Amino acid sequence: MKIEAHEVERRVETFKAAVQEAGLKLTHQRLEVFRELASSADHPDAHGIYDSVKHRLPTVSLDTVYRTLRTLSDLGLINMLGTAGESIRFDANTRKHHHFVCVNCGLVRDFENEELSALQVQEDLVGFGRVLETQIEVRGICNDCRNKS
Amino acid sequence: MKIEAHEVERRVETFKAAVQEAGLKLTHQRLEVFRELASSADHPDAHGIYDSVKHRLPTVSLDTVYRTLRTLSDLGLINMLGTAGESIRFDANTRKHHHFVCVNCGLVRDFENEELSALQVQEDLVGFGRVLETQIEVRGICNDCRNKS
DNA sequence: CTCCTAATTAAGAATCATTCTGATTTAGGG
DNA sequence: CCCTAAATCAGAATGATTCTTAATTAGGAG
Ligand SMILES: [Mn+2]
Ligand SMILES: [Mn+2]
Ligand SMILES: [Zn+2]
Ligand SMILES: [Zn+2]
Repeated sequence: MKIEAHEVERRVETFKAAVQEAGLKLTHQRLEVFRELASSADHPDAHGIYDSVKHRLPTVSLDTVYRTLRTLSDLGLINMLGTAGESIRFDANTRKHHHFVCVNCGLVRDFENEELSALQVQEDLVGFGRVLETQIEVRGICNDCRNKS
Repeated sequence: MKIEAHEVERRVETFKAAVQEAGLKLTHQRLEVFRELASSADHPDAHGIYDSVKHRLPTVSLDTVYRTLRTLSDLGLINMLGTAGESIRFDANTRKHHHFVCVNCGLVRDFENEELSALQVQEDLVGFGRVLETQIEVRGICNDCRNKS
């Protein structure tokens, strides 16, 4: 599942600016890793990104992919998604959004909803801490999995 | 953070019934692993449970803890929580509830809210699949972490 | 443009979480 | 009290991620 080209380019420009701003070097590896993730709506893991990037940079190492993804996460350019048992998955969509997760095959898809994103839950959490963000995870069975069973 | 004794015993009774029902053996190991998790509000990982259970069953193996937790999850008696990069965490609270997660130290706490639990998101997800459940994750900074910084 | 150097990378070793294997033990039915 | 399938234990294996070290390179200075 691909992201539209102009959105990818917007993300890449943001990435380049952030790399400059942070005083980091703009390497082929960083550019290709980020572009690969920014082009995908699939929330891939490090190994999936590695496989794709290797088509364009055949000598790239898996370690560099991991290191780059961590760097990008530290810069706030991408997010890391927790999964129970599976490998970490990454997300270059930095807009406020939510996730549909297929409990059968692990597919993850974004959705946006103003009403949900506007939810206020602060009052319920007095005693735990300060709220930074609220995200909704919808679990279900994706259409592909449903058709197969 | 402990769960009240009568709630723990209620959970243990449910566990015993489910183990019988499934035709599984009620071993010391299974009982102690379940009781340890059912007594905690901390959403511990397998190693944390192992360390605690070892006080009462000094010869228990880490493998048995992992195997037991997977069995309990298959029975629907506990849930596994995805975390980005850290080890899997477990939850014996099977009521519909949501989570506050400290982005600094990883603390996870339950909260319930009827309004949030009643959320209907189906209409937004036409095209992805069939919705089974909706859970909210609130990220923030817990009070302990806030006081330290 | 060339040179320099600190930052970055590649490769493989190391580490950590989790699962598997095979021999031993045990729950619970008869 | 036996028997046996199920469960456990210990340690090896696997898979994901990080670390170490030597080689490479981006980008600034001259
Ligand atoms: Mn996303
Ligand atoms: Mn919980
Ligand atoms: Zn699916
Ligand atoms: Zn905290």
